[in-house]
Amino acid sequence: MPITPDPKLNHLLAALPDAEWCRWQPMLQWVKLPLGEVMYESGRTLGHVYFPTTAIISLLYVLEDGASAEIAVVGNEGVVGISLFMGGESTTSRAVVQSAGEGWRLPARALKQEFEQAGPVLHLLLRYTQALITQLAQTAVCNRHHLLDQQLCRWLLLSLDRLQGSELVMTQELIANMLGVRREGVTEGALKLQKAGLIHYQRGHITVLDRAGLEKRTCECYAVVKKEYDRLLPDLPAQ
Amino acid sequence: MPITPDPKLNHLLAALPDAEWCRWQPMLQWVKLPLGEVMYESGRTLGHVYFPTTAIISLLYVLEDGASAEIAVVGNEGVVGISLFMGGESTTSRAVVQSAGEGWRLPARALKQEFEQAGPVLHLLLRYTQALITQLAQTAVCNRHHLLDQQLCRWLLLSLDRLQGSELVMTQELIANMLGVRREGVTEGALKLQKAGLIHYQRGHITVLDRAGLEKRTCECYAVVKKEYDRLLPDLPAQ
DNA sequence: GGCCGTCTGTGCGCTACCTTACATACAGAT
DNA sequence: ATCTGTATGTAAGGTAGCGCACAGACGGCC
Repeated sequence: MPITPDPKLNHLLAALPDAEWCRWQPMLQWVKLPLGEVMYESGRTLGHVYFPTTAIISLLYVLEDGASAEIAVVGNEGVVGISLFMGGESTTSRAVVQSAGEGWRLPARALKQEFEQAGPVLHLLLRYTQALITQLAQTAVCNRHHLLDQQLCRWLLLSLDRLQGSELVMTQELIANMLGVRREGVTEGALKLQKAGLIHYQRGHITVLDRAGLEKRTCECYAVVKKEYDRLLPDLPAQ
Repeated sequence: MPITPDPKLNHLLAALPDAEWCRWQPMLQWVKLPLGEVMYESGRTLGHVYFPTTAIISLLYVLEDGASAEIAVVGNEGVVGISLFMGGESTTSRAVVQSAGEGWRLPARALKQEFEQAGPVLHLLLRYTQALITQLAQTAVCNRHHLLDQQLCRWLLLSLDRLQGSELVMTQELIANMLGVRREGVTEGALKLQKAGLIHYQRGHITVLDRAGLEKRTCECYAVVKKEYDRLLPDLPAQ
């Protein structure tokens, strides 16, 4: 039988003051998040907010013609479903599990009650939301100005930061969907990185061999976002 | 002597309940916002939040190499300086006046006090912030997938919605900076629109002749953002 | 009326990425 | 051991947008 893991693997849950933690703990529900699961669909109202621990969730926008682009990524540093406390109840984007894992969820009503009290939870979640905004903004800029190769490095690093080990279970096709580019483009980029000895991959398994090398190759966008997360959420356990 | 204009031209100020309005009114300060003025710089802490009435403000990200891209635009529907109530105090982007005009500002401290009370102001501002997030996300997607021509239409429409008349004072060079493209690209796009009879322009003055025509030409991104603003901020006066 | 700075138009070669098409290779199943 | 579906590699031709260079054109100023 599986051992129910520690909610505090999620940095936001870990950062809760004792009082809030005690109130939340009985309401938190452990959930498995399998690869590809759609956690919420564009325009749909959410029943829960999700605090990933080992899973990574991709916030995707899907265009009318079926093309897509990732607008942000959420892992154990954050929470999925900000529209619940921001007040909109739904968003125009979709949340998909990009890397299988687990997380904890809290009923929407409980979160809203907590939010009304304007206590530390409110400030924590709003600071997280600002970090997420930074990621969104940087994605927009990066999409405009940077080369696919660089964006691929950025994407790998963002995923790596939210993972335990250094292996991603992820096909090039899926990465292409996230980045909003062709699969062949990812193949070419990945080939270059492999030839440079930075990664190794094989049928849907990517292993990062040289993290510093990736950081050298990526555009400034990765560091900007990382720094802003660290600045806005300093009370959280280091990655 | 100039007549001090009505703060309620800003939709957020107009949507304040009476109690809050009375509290704020004596603290609101009228400001002119001339074209090109940098309202805040990346990483700098803000002293005020700004509620534009007739001005339009562009949120720009400037890359290390000097290239730039607009991540969102704020007019009389919104507020500049969300990082003050989100808790980050600063952002990685820059705010520049894209269309000269006026607005009202409120000291940061006053806003934060208001926010602590977890009243209607908090919910109003958070819903606005979610709308802004939608704009950011759509900008990212649009940058990835859509043609310059379509993006130009989107940009013109977003500006038009935040203007009184139908004339923009704006050179093609400036538009290019916002969109993060070459000036020549904007020239070509604008030529096409002029030949199609949708706009007329002359040395930094662009007049929109056929709004519906622009809406037909633009990508889906414009409508998505517009609809989301309307949904999230329905209590505000129609544009 | 002429000057000059700014704004707009145009052309050319270049590159990144796209579309399409197909070839290869690996992993698990029968 | 072969089969089959999926993942990855490769190639040809097309295009949007870029960098660069320069020409015209408008408008305010002396």
